[in-house]
Amino acid sequence: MQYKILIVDDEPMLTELLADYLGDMGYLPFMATDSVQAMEKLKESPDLILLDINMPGMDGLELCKTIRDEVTCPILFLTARDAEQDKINGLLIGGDDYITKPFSLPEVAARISAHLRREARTHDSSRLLASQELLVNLSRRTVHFKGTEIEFSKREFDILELLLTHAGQVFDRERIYESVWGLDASGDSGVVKEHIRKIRQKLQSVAGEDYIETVWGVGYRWKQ
Amino acid sequence: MQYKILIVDDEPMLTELLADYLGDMGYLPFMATDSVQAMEKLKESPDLILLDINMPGMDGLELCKTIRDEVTCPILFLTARDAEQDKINGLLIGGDDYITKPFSLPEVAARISAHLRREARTHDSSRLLASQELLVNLSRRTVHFKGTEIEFSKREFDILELLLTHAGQVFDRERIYESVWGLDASGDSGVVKEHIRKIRQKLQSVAGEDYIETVWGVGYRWKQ
DNA sequence: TGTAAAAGTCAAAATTCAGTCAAGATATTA
DNA sequence: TAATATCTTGACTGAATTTTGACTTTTACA
Repeated sequence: MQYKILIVDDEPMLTELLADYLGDMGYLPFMATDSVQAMEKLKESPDLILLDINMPGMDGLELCKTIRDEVTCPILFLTARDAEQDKINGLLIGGDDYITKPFSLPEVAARISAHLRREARTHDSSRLLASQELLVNLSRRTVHFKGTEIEFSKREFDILELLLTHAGQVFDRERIYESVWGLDASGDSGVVKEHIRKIRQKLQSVAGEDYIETVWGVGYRWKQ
Repeated sequence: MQYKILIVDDEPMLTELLADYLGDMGYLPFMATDSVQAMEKLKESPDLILLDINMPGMDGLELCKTIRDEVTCPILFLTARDAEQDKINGLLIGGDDYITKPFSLPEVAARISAHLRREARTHDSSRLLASQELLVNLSRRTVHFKGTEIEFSKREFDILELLLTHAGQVFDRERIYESVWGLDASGDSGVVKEHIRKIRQKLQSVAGEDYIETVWGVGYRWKQ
């Protein structure tokens, strides 16, 4: 099996170098140049994340905090030798680790392989979705926005999953009903309407946005 | 084979120094800054543990007592010269040893290599899991919380193992039944419900926490 | 601008589900 | 074999969720 490694760093030179090297080592590297892009790339479910701490915008530590509860794979920080030491120590949880710059490529490779070996036991292909700053873990049935969890009931989560996994596509209420309940939707029952309301309410209160668009006369769709 | 060495100390400077040195010597050092983190890191099944006695929170001696039954590798204590002498003498078991601060790096290396040479270790400790302060040995089928054992029956342990080895993932009762019993779950499996109750009861009474989360309408998951 | 259809809101009722318990069945040990 | 531990079952309860229907608001279009 080939391990997927997400490299998050704003220096293209360094990223390129790492990617090339890891590619040669038999890994499947892919990259993001900032935190927002990184969140998007989580969809590809990396087996390990190489994360630079110093980045413009949301930095590596913040990103880590944001995704920590949703992502089970190890996160390896890249950091300048002296700086940030305290912050990092406070943050290191579970399988996390850090590498100080400048580093040698074999060193990085060694650390990566060590973490992956250990992770092999507990690793589950946790199906992870990201939509802007929202992270949804389909295996754990959890939703996080910037590190805080939003709880959904069974039906609510099922509907959310349906819409999110087909982001942009419009579903009418019958379709949603049939899909989630597994029954024929005999006439309008209004149940779906109510659940959509609850979902929006919860999203709105935590994220300040509801991500669900009403297509008048037709149905609902997840904003892309 | 490269030996893995767990360094447990709350002084980053010292830890770094040791780690660098041991790394150069061909070991694979990894670190924890407190006892709780150290317990987590046991998952990596170190071949030797370097353990500072003076640490905030749970100190080195307590940690040792807690993990002694689950860990077979030697533990090397780091301690100030005069202090704690009596306590240590009372504690030294099996292959354990201690080094007084300040120490020279070659001295530490010498002790480590001596202990490792002596240890023709059996590698069955690799099936060791830690979740917060709970230690679970899958080979021995034992569960310890802060040194005290919690006994589980066969079915109970099987369920616990399933949930724990897939921490965070949600399992519905049918899934659990099929996985543990190896049979098709025909209809309601209230058995699982009852076993979950027993597991929780035992965990709760010893650890004061049950580690198992109910996902309403769906199933159960191990708290991460 | 008025109106009918569609969508949104709300709270109460209905239902489903998880937790509990006790007792019977089965397996294990002395 | 008896004694003991473990597993299984089914009934019961209270809690959480789901559903309903009456009501309000918004929208599209005449």
